[in-house]
Order: sequence, then structure tokens, then C-alpha cells
Amino acid sequence: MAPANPNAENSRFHEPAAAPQGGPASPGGMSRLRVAVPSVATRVATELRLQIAEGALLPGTKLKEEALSEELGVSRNTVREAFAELASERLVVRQPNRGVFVASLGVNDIHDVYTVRRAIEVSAVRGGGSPESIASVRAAVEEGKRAAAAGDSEGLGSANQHFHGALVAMASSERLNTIMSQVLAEMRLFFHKASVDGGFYQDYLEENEKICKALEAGDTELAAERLLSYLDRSEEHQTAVHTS
Amino acid sequence: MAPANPNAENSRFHEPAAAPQGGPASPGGMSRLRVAVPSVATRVATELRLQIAEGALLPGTKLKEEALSEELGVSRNTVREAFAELASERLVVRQPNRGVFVASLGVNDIHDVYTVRRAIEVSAVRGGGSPESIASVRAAVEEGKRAAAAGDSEGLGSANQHFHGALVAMASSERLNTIMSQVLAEMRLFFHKASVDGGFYQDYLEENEKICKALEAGDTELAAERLLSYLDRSEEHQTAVHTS
DNA sequence: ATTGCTGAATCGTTGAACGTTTCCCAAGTC
DNA sequence: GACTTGGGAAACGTTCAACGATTCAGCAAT
Repeated sequence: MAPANPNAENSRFHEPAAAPQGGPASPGGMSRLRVAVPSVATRVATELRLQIAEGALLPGTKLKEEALSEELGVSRNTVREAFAELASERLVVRQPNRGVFVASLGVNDIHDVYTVRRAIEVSAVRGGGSPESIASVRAAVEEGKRAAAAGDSEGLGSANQHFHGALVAMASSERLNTIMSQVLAEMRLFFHKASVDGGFYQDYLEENEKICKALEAGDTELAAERLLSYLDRSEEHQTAVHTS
Repeated sequence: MAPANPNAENSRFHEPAAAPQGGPASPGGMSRLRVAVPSVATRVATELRLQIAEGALLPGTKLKEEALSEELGVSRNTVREAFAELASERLVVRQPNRGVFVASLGVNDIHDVYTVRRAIEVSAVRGGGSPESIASVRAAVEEGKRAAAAGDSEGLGSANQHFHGALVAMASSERLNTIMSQVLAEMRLFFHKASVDGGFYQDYLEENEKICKALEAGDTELAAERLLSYLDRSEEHQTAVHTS
């Protein structure tokens, strides 16, 4: 029965979130829009995912369920469900009877992730895409240019992820998209350590431009070829950074 | 009510279950061997996965958590965790406040699944593989031949899945393998409806042989080409079967 | 230094409870 | 008769409290 919940510093997970989007009901054509409020477990998962992505939770960190449940103001079981979600995305690893830890990737994992990327991205590019999907690839390229001009290395990395996400979106495959977003989430895990090497960024920015141009010209094979070589170089770069 | 569970075998999930535990991921690059007994939730998940795979639970069937918890002798929370696992594999879908249902795929899903397969399998084949990995591809081909000779259409389908699993195993990528096994699990969802067309099976059996031969000859490009055309035809076949 | 034990900290799982959402069906209205 | 309205029952989402099991760290004994 709703105890006072003293330390309600983080009770944002319980609010009914009854934000009446759209305010007054529009008369007439009321579409059956799903107002699906994500379950509490899902919200906890997204919160954790975010913290992991922005480096607030470093790889290897142990996540104690009781501590988290208290801190977030949810029950231990709910935290547990959130963990299950994150574990399925490989963002955390479960060690039986020991706890869950933020995943920390080794060089072999890096290679593995790039193997997946080569498979998915190249395939999507080879298949070509609709003009709109190519347009959003272009958008990501421009986003990168702006970030570079502004010297925003954070936004540069973000733009790059958008670029590659847009590439697989060309295939307009629900499953391929979710796989790719998980892979990108995994990459953020070791991006934090990758010191932003300006030279490399400049390099891939040009490469993205070339790939995009090839796509706009309809030469998917050339685009795929360039993408592949980029991925190889990128893997090499990441591997080098993480071998010490 | 669709297929009430025929076998009321109330299997106890608390007994031993000396099943091997693959790899306890390596948060440190170290692979310490663990004799971990799969958690109860995991065992429940595998049980349900199995029943779905063999058609005991048909697509669309509602899985009530209380009923299952009682039937399997575990708590509702545990069943819930198992559901989370299966949901992450797309074998069941969760409808908020309504329950979980065995996933039922539509034609669009079929296309989507094949899109993933084209990406992953072709990429793996293009990359080539070690002699041992090619040997297990050969093994799957022979397995298919034996099943065909014995008129075992069940085993034939199984062998075909082994074949394609072996193809992506060539890339020796942990992530690619798990993705593939999930995709294959999804395919079993609509394989039950696919009336076993003997002619088609004979067809793909020969195709597998050709692909395998190309691999053994080291001509990965030819193998990839044939695989791609097979996947296209297979998708066409499945789509045809499921449009009625 | 190694071995073995004990205790605290956590995890895994259970069982029960309560609020909410959905769904079904009967009653009521136009 | 078709449509809406209003219970209620059924099932889900979430919480809470508890107990056994496992792990780990520290300390005593060999």
C-alpha cells in the first residue's frame, strides 16, 4: 500500500506517465493508437542500457540486484527481469550465483562483432535500397560533417553509428535492424576506451562520403567493396587500440 | 483450445541435470571452466523451446503463466523469466496485460527471416572455412542422404538445418552462430505447416551436395552463388506454401 | 604456506498478495 | 434487433518477505 517511500529520489519508474499526449481528444477520426506504456522492467533496462552506453557503468562493474532495486525504487524481481533483457543483448553477463556484470569485451569479441557487421552491413548494401533509405544514409553523412566542423567528437561517433545503422536499414528488415542495433550497442562498450584519433575520424568521414556517393549512383557493388575495406581497417584500428 | 499438452509428464525441474555449459563468457579473457547447472528458468525455457520446435505447441497458442507454473512445478516468477528468454528469441510474443503467445509468422516474417539468412550464410560461405568446418558441412550432407534413403522426412529437415548451421559455423563466430540458431528455431515455427514436398527435398539435397563440393574445391564464390540461389528458391517455396 | 572452517553477502526460487487491464456476458437503451 | 453499458472473473504486472544454496573473504589449525 504505497508506503511513504521516503527516499523517493528515483520514483520516476512508477509515475503513471499519464501524459495525455495530444491534449484534448481530437474529435472524429480517433485512431486506435497504442499507448503502450513500457513495462517497468523495460524502463529499468533502458535506463541501465543508457548508463552503460554513456560510460557511467564501466565494463566489469558488478550490478547487485538488491542495491539497484533500492536505488531505482523497484522490486528485486523487476531488476532481475531487466537483467534478463540486457543479458540477451550481451550488454551484461550473468555468472550463476555470483551476479551480473557489465560485459567487457576482449580482442576476440572485437573480431566477432566485426564479423557480424561485415555479414549484415555488406549484405544490406549489396541489396540496394529505396531512394528514401539512401537519403537517410546521406543525412547521416551530413550529420557527421557538421559534427566534424563543430569539433564535436562525441557527435562524430554518434553520426557514424547512425550512418551504419542507416546502411542496414536499407534492407528494411526488422530482424536485421534489431541485430544491428544490438551490435552497435556492444560497440559502445569499447568505444569509450578508443581515444578519439582525429586522423582516423577524418579518414572514415571521407570514406562514408564515398560509400554514400556510390549508393546514390546506384553502384551497390562499389559501395559494398568500400564498406568492406572500411570495416577491415576499422577492426584493425580498434584491435590495435585494445591490445596493450 | 488448441493442443492441450498431450503428455502431462510433469517433469520435475529440480532434479540433477548434468548438462554441459557452453562458455561462461569471459569478462577477463579467461575461460574458467565451470560446472554450472543451468538455472531452473533456463531449463523451463529449453523445455518450452523443445515443445515449440516439435510442434507440440502450435503458433498462436496462449501460454498462461499460472497454468504452466503449476504444471511444471515451478513458481510463476520462474516461468516469467523463461518467457523473457524465449521472447528475446522471438519464439513467443508478449502482449502487455494479455499474456504470451507462441509466435506465429506471416509471409512478411518469412521474407525477413530469409533476408537474415542471406546475409549471414552467404557471408560465412564467402569467408571460407577451415578443413574441419568444411568436413562438418560434408557430414551434414551425408546425414541428409541417409535420411533420404531411409525415407525419414523428419530427419531430412533436421539434416538440412544442420547443413545450414554448419555453413555459418565456418565463420567460427560465436555471435553469428547464436543468431543463426535463433533463426533456425524460428524457421521450425512454420516448417510444420510446410507439407513435405518430396520433389523439393530431392532438389535441395542435390543443391547441398553441389555447394559442399564447391567448398571442398575451395571455390567459395561458386558456393556462395549457389547458396544464394537456393535461399531464393526456398523462400519462394515457403512463401507459396504459406499463402493460401 | 596450505588446508579447512565459519560467517556474511548475494543469488535463485518460492509463495502470496494487491492493483490493473482485458475480456466476456448479461442487462439496458434507442 | 443492434449497439452501448456495466459488472465480474480471469490473468497479468509488480511488490514484498522469506529460505535454501553458493560464493567469497578471513582466520584458525595443521
